[in-house]
Amino acid sequence: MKYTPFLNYIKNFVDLNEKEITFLRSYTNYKKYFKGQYIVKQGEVCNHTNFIISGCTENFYIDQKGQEHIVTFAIENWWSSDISSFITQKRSDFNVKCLEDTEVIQFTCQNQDEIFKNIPKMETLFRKLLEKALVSSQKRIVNNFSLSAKDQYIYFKNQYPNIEQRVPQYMVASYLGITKEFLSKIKAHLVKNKS
Amino acid sequence: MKYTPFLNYIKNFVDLNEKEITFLRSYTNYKKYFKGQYIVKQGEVCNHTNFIISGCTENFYIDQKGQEHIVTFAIENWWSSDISSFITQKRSDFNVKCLEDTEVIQFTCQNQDEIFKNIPKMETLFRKLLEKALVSSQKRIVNNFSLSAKDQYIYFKNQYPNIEQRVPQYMVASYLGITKEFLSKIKAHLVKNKS
DNA sequence: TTGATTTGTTAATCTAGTTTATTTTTTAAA
DNA sequence: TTTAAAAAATAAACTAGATTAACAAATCAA
Repeated sequence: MKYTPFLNYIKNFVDLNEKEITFLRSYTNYKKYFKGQYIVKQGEVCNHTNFIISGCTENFYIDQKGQEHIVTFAIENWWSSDISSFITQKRSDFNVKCLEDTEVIQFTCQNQDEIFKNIPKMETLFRKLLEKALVSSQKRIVNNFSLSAKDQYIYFKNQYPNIEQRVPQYMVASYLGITKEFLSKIKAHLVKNKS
Repeated sequence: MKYTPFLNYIKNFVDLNEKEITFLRSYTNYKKYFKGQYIVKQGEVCNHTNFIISGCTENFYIDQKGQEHIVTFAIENWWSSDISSFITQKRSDFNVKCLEDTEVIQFTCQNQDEIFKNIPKMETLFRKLLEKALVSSQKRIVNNFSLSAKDQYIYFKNQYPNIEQRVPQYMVASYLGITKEFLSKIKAHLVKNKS
């Protein structure tokens, strides 16, 4: 069943009874997007949080100079949305775009509140997710401070070993905040020096 | 009373009745630190989240090259801790140090869980705080991508107008991830060109 | 009120990463 | 299987910001 990976994921954090599962299913929906489709568009309001069942998304924005910057990738068992737009219900500064065909479970803003009200364990789950997300966001700031572009690339490869094979190299460069030319230079250097 | 600023702050988000307030007070404590004192030390476990009633703290770490980097400042009505160490109860990668005499309300790990269990509204409050913290952390990553050091400095001044007067300039440079010499150059440039 | 420590400035030199331009390789459609 | 488009590599010239070093203010303890 389409919900299985999602329910398995939840089981890692909290135990839900049959009634709660039924409630959760009736207050969320399954949706399939195709490669290249946008889940959220810069300038529109992001009205759902998405749990990814399968596929891969990028969260990026275009700055004043017209340059694209990838803020995050997300794959199976991760969450993907523009949280800023979602919580404020204002226009999004980001795009969420599918890099592969992608299946998601969607929480809308209103339904999420209902879910939290009826299943407090779900709010605990979300609080814990947010804690983790904040930690990894701060870790990224720290790496930005202390690591050279080369070391940030190595860190990225170790932490997200699955992603590099699934997305083009210029997107990895964009995620790292460097040019594709420079990443190419770094990789050539790493190959030459075998580390 | 010492708790007043904290209770006023809470009132902005949720309404607590007398019983809940009493509970909250008995499960937290007030503490005063002096200028220069550490609330958390790199290498130790961070076992409380701190709500700042008065004063100012810096959250910084020392990297492999021995360089100090300030990750965040916090002042009255902000929260301050090493969230990563707090949630995992592992050794902290950061120091939290008082830049002024600082009064805080402290939540320990165990008590926080008790509070959430007994006053679910408090968990909602924390979830919302975490959402906001995540948004501003992501915003910082985005600024890092798109803004020059000069524009990041201008952004910092606009967003935290109170902090610049309270901390030395080299700490602002550290927060921005640039050298104090370069910040000095930026400021000289801004004065010369009147923006 | 002095001297010592902390903070801030200026300027020359240096480097990690960018820009621009050209070429090569890979991918995917027909 | 060919071909056009997308992605990756290479290289030279360039720039934002770092490093080093010397000096100038400001702060503060005694």
